[in-house]
Amino acid sequence: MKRPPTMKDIAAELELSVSTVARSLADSPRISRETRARVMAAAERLGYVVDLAARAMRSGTSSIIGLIVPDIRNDFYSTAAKAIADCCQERGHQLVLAVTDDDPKLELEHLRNLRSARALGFIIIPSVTPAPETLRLMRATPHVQFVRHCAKVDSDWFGIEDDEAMRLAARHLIDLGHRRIAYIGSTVAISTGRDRLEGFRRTLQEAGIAIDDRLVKAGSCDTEFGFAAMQAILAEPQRPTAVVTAGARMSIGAYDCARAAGVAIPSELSFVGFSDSPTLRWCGNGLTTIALPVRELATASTDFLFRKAASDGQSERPCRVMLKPSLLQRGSTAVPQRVPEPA
Amino acid sequence: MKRPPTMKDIAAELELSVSTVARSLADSPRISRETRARVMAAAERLGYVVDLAARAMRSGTSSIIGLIVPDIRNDFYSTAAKAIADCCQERGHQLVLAVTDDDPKLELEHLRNLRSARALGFIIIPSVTPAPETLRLMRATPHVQFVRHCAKVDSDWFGIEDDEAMRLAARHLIDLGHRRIAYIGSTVAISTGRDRLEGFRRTLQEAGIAIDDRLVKAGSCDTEFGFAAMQAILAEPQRPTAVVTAGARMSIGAYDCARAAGVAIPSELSFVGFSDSPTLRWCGNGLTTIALPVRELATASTDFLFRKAASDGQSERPCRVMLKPSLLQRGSTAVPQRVPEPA
DNA sequence: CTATCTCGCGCAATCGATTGCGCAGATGAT
DNA sequence: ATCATCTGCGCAATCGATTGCGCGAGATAG
Repeated sequence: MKRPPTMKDIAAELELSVSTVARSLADSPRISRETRARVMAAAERLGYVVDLAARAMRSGTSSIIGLIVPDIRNDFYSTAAKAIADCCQERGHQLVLAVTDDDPKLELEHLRNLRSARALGFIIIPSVTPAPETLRLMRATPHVQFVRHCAKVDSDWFGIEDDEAMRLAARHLIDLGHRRIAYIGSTVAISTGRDRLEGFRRTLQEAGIAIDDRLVKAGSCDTEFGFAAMQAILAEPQRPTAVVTAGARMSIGAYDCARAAGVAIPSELSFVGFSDSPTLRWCGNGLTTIALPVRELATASTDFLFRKAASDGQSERPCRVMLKPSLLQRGSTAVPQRVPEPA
Repeated sequence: MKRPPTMKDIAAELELSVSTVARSLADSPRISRETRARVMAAAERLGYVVDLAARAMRSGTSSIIGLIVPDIRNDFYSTAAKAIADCCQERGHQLVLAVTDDDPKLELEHLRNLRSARALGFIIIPSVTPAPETLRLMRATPHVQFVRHCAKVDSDWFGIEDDEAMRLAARHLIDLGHRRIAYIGSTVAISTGRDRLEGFRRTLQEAGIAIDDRLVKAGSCDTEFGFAAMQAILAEPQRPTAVVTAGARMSIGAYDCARAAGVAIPSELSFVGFSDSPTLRWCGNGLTTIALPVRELATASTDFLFRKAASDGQSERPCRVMLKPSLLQRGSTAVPQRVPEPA
């Protein structure tokens, strides 16, 4: 447990001043080749590594990047985390993982922590109802809103074209001949929930299909809600021939429920899942799903954050990048077997 | 982007010395109630938070805990990460996520980074072949080996009873009547791979079943290998009636392959998966799988690491905690349809 | 032969929190 | 009345890296 060596140790070893050591390591031009070489060699030999705390103190900011996610077990977020971690690693930054469970209190605490650590910036999937102080802290630090968007903070936002996602799903089902389509999504309190539902609604309207509000379920975005929503939908006297889901977790729950209820997919019910993960290829004959460009989005937002932090956070108008989702057609959707009711 | 306020700002505001502010915030007894209250109020009002960099510098160590994992997208590790993140949050530590992709170079780089950050300690799932310097750095910092165990570093190890895991799987299949059982696992270069295979072998031996080495596949622990291994197994002239897998990723690949090949599960082939995740309940009639006490293990190891770091890393003999896996019986295993060959 | 540069390096201050030591004033004990 | 305590607070040093300034020596120009 002895402390790592410092510049002072190198300086003592070579009978140089600490300044010279510092400048050598920083590759300053005002140092002779020979001295630099000797310093480098000694640093290597002693196993010197800079003390990031000291550097952070001097510079006023650390090299820490925060990642504030509601749930790291969610495949969507862990995929994003991987991409973000890669970016950080490439540029020698530390990635601090903060999991909120969508709890505003935890979110705030993590934000305070990152501020305490003088983080360079952070990438946040904002919780549904951020605390007032959370908003204040967000405004005080360079950051990027990821996927979800909290309109109360007018900052940069990297998201998915959520309406387009549901448009794809709905269009696919309509093209197959479905007319009675249910929707299971997350609460409209979240921007993504709102936009997805909107995309669904509009696509049906454009196709001249009336929307039965009893088939539209929007609630919390966990597996349990998905299960319950599907249960309610299956209990409808006039069942839909297809369901679209607008969230990865609830998609799992809904599918689970349908299977447990013995509903045949896709013959009795076409099912469009949300987000993609290796395991989703398995479900039945594979799950038709809306795939999101997670990696690309994560990489883009991290790059952006670095640029922003480097430029001292001076971006004029907030940047807004929306990537397009795509439809992965697999075995859980098909032409409806029951003849759709006449309008 | 203005800097957060410091103790100096509070001191100036109240016309006190910085020392008094520091002691007030640290709840030192040598400060009057009134002064303390005033300081607290001012700190709150100004939005003061300690500068962790400065504190780290003073104390010689930061409050950072490193988590070095091969793959954060793996459900096993992300579940562990969640539990570890919770522990860190509770105690006000920062969790730095380092993803190695099982690459010794990245592993070393992350270890250097953590050293640079003067991390309090770290939890590591060691890569297959750690670099020599990696071993040196491990010995120099308090840490816990998680799940996998690198014998070259004689440190504390929190793992799974890997042999027991495969014993459960094999026993289950044997009890169902299977006699020709294939094994798809990770390389024996990793401790867990070795132990799992050993557990499998011994259980079959104890049941008096001869092991056909052509049905034993041990390789890299990714999805692709699982797929390839299953392919090879299905190509055997005398197919097995059951397969056990000894790794989450390869389990997915293997299952995927079997399904793609049109093998009926469990009628043609009983399949025991590895590790558990919400999505695994879906596969066909659900996947019989070996569940690991990830959360418990992660929590225990994090707690241990904190205690160890607090006691200055002075633990006499390395601690070794092994938790027991369990069998989750679902729909992918059944009594074999083909009559087993006579021995 | 001197004034001016440049090169290579050292001095010292700085970032913010923490802590041993010391210094007043108040209280208590003798 | 006098000294020992105790209370409440300030001074100053420290942790390690970084950087503006300056200094001496050698090189170049005038």
